[in-house]
Amino acid sequence: MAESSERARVPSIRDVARLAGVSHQTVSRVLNDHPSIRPETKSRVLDAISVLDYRPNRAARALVTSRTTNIGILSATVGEFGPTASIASIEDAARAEGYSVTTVNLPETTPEAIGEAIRQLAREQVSGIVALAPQVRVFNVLRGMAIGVPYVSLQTASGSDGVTHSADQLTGARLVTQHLIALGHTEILHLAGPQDWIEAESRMRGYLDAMRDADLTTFPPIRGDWTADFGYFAGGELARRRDFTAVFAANDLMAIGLMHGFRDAGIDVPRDVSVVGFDDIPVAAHVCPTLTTVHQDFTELGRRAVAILLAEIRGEQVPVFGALDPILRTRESSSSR
Amino acid sequence: MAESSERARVPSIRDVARLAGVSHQTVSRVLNDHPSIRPETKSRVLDAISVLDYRPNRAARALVTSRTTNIGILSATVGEFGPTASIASIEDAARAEGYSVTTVNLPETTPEAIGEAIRQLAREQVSGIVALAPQVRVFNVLRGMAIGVPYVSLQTASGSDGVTHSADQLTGARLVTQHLIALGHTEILHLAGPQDWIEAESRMRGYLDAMRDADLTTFPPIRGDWTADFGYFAGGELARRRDFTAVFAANDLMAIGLMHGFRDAGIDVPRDVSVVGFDDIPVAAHVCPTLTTVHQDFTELGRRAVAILLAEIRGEQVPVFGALDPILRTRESSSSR
DNA sequence: TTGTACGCGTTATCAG
DNA sequence: CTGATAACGCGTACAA
Repeated sequence: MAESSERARVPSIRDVARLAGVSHQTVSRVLNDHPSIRPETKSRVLDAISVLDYRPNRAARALVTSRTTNIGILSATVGEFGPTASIASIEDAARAEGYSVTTVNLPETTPEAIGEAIRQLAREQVSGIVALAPQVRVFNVLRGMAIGVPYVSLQTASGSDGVTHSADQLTGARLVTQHLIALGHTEILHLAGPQDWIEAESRMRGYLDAMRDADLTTFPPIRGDWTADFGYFAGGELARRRDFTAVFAANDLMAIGLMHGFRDAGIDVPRDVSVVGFDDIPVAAHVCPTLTTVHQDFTELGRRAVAILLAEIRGEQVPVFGALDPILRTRESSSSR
Repeated sequence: MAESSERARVPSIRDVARLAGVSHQTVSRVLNDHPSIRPETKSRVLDAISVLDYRPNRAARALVTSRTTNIGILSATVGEFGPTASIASIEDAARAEGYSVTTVNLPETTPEAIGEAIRQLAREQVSGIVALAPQVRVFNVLRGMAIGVPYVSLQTASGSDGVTHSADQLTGARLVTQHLIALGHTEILHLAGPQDWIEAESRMRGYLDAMRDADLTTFPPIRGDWTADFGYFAGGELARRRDFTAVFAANDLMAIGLMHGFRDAGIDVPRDVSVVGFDDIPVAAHVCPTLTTVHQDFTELGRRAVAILLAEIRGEQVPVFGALDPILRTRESSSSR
């Protein structure tokens, strides 16, 4: 019944050494490609390795070096589309480089919780951390904590201290706002994200900048919480005041909820009001009306984060990426005045 | 500049021993609550531990026990709503129990890729695996591989071999199909998921069962790929044949795409055709028309998976959970004939 | 270029 | 109940 569940003994470095007729030390050198090793010895060792299907024991290695080939992901997002996509691509990219990924979710963004999460990753002896820390608070705690290992912060304002990377939220927000302006709208509302979120700030600033550049007066942004439910609620509220002809919602989920709220209030999108979103989630192209939004390449973002982090870990030249270009996807939910 | 980046030496078990005036071995016993230890010795050790803020070194522990407090997640899903939600809750539940979580994505579901992923987790010496392996193939490979550590397979047909757990897809599918029947529909189509997916099969069988029970003739299901884009495509195709009055799409994304396709083809939902989905993704309540669907508690599913897995790991009594009740959410996209 | 000795921090085994 | 002592698998320092 359990004939196949017994684990065969895993070959160790000494088994390889014995088979190759060298000392375990020589094998170790081959493993870490030490410069001084005779090619012919090396190939003998490599043969032995592949014959035995030998894999270095990571625990032993971690014990002696007090460092692992793990990277940690610190995620303060509940399961939003963007971060989720990035996490998957981080995992893929890391694995391709021989690193595994340990994820820690942040249940709440108190300094204590953040500290605890970082301590946990430290105990795991991760050799680097990718933080998906969209909230200002988290980012600050992170920066202040002096973790002891390199880290990259994703989805935060770019340029803050050289270890962050993100798509260019500000440009994206300008783009989509300018799109509305070009359509002839002058009274444009912004349904923003939560106060504490860095991206929410960037998108709001993009909106404000675009409006100012066009000499349009701005309305005080409405603070949302990223959810479609809030968008719906806001739609109902906004239906009472009709002093606008377009709304830029800080993400697609809110935009979709908003359109629903408008619909229930008898406001037709885009005839009465144009709506645009941000993120280009998979349903954006299929809701009714289809949603004009800003596309971001979250996958590429994750890949870059890993590239940056691994360079730091290995002490190599850290690659410098330009901001990721956001792309405007024009669809039915916005139309000219 | 780097005054805080130097890492203080971490206290080891011997430091604790010295401070407590015992041997490091005794400390180890306290740590693993060995039965035979004098209470007064124990408390002295515990004091020392808290004074030094000592934490056991996981690498050292893993080295000697060849086992870790990590659990692995094997994910063969691209980023769908359900699995993603489950993964997050698995992570939370595991962390609450002192376990960390390492995730491996499966880029493709070939036996080789699956084997490679499992080998990687084995190298990490995870003490258990939660597989989100919705594809039949993956599940079979998994079962055949004799991993050597306990594993739980999520989102698969329940009851197959005692190590799987899932919401009751079949019941959910019956529920929603019966809902359509109760509304007076008799010509009901099913837009199914990919052939290889276990959940797709369950949902399809639920549909077939409900139809049979009502003595209605079924149509051959259409095979989709879970995406909204496919749903849209299918909508366009189906618009040509009008031999049905309702469609049960195997997930919300396809349902939403389908409604879009119908819309573009001039078919009104729900006046001309009723559409229902499955999953209750966050936008389901806000698309137009709002989508009747089946709600599943993915979070609870994740929690249960961890409970089962940890019980197996610890050799405790494995809890037996009843199937998770799916809940019908009736909304505007379905209406009576 | 290669080998030997030692230590990393912990648990297991066997005395006492 | 407690303490030596020996592993665990690997990397580093030093010797050859």
